[in-house]
Amino acid sequence: QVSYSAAIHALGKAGRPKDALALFRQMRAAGWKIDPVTYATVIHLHGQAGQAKEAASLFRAMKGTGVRPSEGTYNALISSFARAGMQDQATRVFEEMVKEQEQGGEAAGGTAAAARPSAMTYSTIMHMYATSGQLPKVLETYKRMRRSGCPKDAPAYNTALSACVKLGQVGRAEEIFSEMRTDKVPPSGGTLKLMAGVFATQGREEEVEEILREAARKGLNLAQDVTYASAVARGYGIAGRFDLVPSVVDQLMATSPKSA
RNA sequence: AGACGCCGUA
Repeated sequence: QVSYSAAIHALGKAGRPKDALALFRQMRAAGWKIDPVTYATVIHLHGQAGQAKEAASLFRAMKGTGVRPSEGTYNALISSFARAGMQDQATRVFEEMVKEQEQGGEAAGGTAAAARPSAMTYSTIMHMYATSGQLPKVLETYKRMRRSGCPKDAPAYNTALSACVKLGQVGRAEEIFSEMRTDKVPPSGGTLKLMAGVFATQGREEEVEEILREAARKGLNLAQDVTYASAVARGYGIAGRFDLVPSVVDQLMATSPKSA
């Protein structure tokens, strides 16, 4: 039993999900008791393999044994539903998580603390709505995240920001960027790249320069980042400011070009 | 500790 679990973990880690899951099925078929960590592992593996239904049925089995799923296990299930396009199921699990948190974890007689949605959970939900073009839902989830007491991080804001950019709400993206500051969440390199792209598509070169300076203050050499340069050059092109493109390329190539 | 979300297009 212990060696089964250990082997499943090892195979999962070694990037052999199929073997891990095959072993898991043997373990179940043999009638062995499955420990919480193994449940979590195989739920993750199924999620990664795009097998949302299997992940869900294991999730139910896990809860049936009185084990309270960890936040990471909730997230794995939510993102596997999201990847499979099963939005309703994803939201249902998310709301269940929110409810768990409100009940303070008394519900299933569990011993562990209740799982609460983290920045990553909110981000996963926002990303799901973003890919299906539902910006209002993205923004609603974003507001819930801001109201919730969970620790926020840059990627969570980036998800909302990126959704606004992709769905054409550039003004809203700028608002989120400034809300990051009021919420005291430091922008990441990803945030700055997104915003540089936003400013470039509007031909706002001063703001693009300001982004570069802010990155420099954080020790980031964005000017020599290929994805930064492509985003900004493309943006300037969209803005019809082809005159600004050469300097972007020059700066990229200046001292240490990163790709060919 | 690890796993799941953003980080130009695709």
